[in-house]
Amino acid sequence: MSSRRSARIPAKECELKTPGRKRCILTQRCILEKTLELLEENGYAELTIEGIAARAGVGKTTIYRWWPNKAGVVMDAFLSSTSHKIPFLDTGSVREDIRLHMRRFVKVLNSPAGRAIAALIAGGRMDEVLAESFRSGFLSARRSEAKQVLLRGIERGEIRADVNPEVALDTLYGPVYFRLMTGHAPLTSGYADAVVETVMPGLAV
Amino acid sequence: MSSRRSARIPAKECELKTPGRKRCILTQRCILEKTLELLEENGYAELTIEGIAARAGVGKTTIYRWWPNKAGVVMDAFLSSTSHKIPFLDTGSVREDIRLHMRRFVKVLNSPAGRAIAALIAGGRMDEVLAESFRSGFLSARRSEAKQVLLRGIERGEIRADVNPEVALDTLYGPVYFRLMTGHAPLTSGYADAVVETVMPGLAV
Amino acid sequence: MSSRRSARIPAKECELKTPGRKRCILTQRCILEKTLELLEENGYAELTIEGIAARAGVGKTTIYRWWPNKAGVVMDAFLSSTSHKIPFLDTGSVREDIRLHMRRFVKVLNSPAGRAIAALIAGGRMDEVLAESFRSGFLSARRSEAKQVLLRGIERGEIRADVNPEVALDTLYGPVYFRLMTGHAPLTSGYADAVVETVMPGLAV
Amino acid sequence: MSSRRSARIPAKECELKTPGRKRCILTQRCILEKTLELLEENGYAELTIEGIAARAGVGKTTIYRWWPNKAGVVMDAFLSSTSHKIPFLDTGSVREDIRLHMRRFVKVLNSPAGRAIAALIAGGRMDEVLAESFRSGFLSARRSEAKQVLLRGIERGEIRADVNPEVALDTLYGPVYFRLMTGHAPLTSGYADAVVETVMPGLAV
DNA sequence: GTATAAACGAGACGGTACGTCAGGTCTTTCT
DNA sequence: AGAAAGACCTGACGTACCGTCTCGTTTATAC
Repeated sequence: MSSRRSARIPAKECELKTPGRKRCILTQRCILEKTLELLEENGYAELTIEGIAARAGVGKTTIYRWWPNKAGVVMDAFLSSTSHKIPFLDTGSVREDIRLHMRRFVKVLNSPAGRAIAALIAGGRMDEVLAESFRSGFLSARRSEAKQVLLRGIERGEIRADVNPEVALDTLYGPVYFRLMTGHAPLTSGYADAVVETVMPGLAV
Repeated sequence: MSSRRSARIPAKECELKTPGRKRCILTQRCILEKTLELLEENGYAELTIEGIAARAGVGKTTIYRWWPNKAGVVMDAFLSSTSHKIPFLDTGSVREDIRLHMRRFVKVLNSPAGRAIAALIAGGRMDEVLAESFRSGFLSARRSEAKQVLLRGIERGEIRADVNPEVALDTLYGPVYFRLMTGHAPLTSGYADAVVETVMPGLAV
Repeated sequence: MSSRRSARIPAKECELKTPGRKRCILTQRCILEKTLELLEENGYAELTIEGIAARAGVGKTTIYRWWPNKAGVVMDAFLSSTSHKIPFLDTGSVREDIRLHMRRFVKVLNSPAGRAIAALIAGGRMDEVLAESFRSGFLSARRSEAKQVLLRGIERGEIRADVNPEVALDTLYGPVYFRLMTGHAPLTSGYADAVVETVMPGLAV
Repeated sequence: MSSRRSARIPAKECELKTPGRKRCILTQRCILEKTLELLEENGYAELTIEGIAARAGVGKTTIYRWWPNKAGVVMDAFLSSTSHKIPFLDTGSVREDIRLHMRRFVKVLNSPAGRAIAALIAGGRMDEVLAESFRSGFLSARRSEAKQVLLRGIERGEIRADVNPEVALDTLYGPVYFRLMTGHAPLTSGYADAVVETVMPGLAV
């Protein structure tokens, strides 16, 4: 997703210095930063390439040179930020590990980053490329990490061995995303606890 | 959501009939039908008011007279269709009632109507009015119905009395909406079963 | 110009009174008045039928029932006003008669009525029907009156007999209309005098 | 009138060349040409920006980038054409110079260009900017040229020294514009002669 | 009186053009 | 060669009026 012209040989790998102005790494970073700002301020729909270019003090062309469309920039911008990266702890209790992670996740979702995540999921409904980027760049990494935690629980005998981890993860995190997307009820730490308390007993041995 | 001029006193409440040509009900219906068609054909992003007007053989003004924006029309179009209305049965077993309902719901979500629902949820992220319409016009009705089913289960002694129905519903339907919105894994009847089998044991006495 | 339905038999000529509500003369008058107001306020281009209807508290249909288009209403409105009707005096000197008339005409042109006249002439460039109405309803009456004055001058021996009255009138009033329409220089009483002093010697015996 | 962004420093005055794609002169020319074509075909009222854009194969935005409204484009289109530029000759007789010029002017006014001129004068009644453009871009140049001719006549002793050239010009050309604008009588070469014959004797020594 | 018919207000309706915004491409100039 | 500035075509936006068309109400004859 990072570049539409991925075929090009990156400057670092190619010792033969090519003529011409070098790709300005600061410019890239600036674009991504401003994109994230604007995304959190106004959401995906209000976001425009022209707006990003203006805010970053950059020509539209420069953006189009490196990303295919709005979704591309936004995805890169989101992935380049770190606010949403929440490591799992190993407290000894899987239930506790997941509860703590979900509490922190809920906290992130209530921050501007949450708006960005919702915007990306929503944007995925009108742009399959964006959807795929979100899944491969964000979701799958988090899910495989969480899956490890569940498998650890199975090994330790906390979780029943016949539990399907994919489904189990959905029943834990799905409700959180559901409230994020529809806003039909508040998304609080207490809610994270409640979901864990409702679901985990059914997974335990 | 039915009219941007909600300030007007509806005819039923106000015996003083307003003068002027009456709103042509056929036109309205036609607009909503064509909207649904186009929505299912090309998705929410591709949908344009001009497109709807052209397809329905109607002036753009007529659409803007009654709905504030694209989201409004789409919402009304969706609510006026019946394909997504799935009644709960009473088989005697709450678990079975919900499983059957979820299977049918999954089937609907895989039809064009599912695309519309996803579009509406996504649209709600950029338009709070739309979000609220979706919640009050679609979600809350379905949730209160489902809540009745759960409460019935508690009465019958199938479900633990200390279960929070709101949270329980989220753990059942949240995963389904999660897959609908992110598409990270297929949404099948088997998945509906799996979710029920994962969650229900934790709710049972 | 008064009615689009000129085929109808006017009430006066037809003793058989038709049933039905009679044309409300107050409504008509009100429409014409408000039209004139709006014309003087914003000019012909800004004038809209909807605007007239709103200002007069009248349905659009009522206007379209009696006039074919904007030009029709405006023309009738203008002709029904009297501010622009300036009689010629008979002072004994044709030169003086015309000078006095032109001074008063200039004064009218500097009033809101002048704006209306300019608007009508301008409007005639986009609507030949309006142009023709203006000529037959306004111009020709004034010109034939002025022609009488010139002919009187010829009889009395003040004006050369070989003067073409049409051309002579153009050289007297044309300059005034010219300044009205282009505004390239102010339109004052002194200017009226100057034109008369410039042209009349060439017409005198 | 040439550009709505008159604040910009024109390239000629500013040696620092600005970056960015240069204004495509062919596009401009094409727009103006097609505008003139359409103006002459259907008149000012029928002329639409969309029509011009379509005919010129140009985006509407490109037109709005450089001109504030219809009147602006038309004015530029008119001024960029040369059909209406009629030089004065020096035959030795001022009367003859003016008569010949007026005859040619009348001929132009009977061509499509005349329709454009009338449209511009009419348009000036609803747009003071257009009116001013017309005066400064078209009228004043012609009038100062004509004034020179009259002054030459005074020097030579053909014209009385006490004649006010401004008023004299109005009495000569005003009648022509009058007929152009109202169409109350045909505008022929003979008419040009008649006006000259009526007015000039009063100006001669 | 009671039917009949037209005038009238209100306003819905299918349209056309408006002037604006953003998208994505292309060109020019500077670094 | 990379980057900025910005001109360009495209297409949809939401608005203003157009001129036509129902509606129900009101007002005047005519039976």
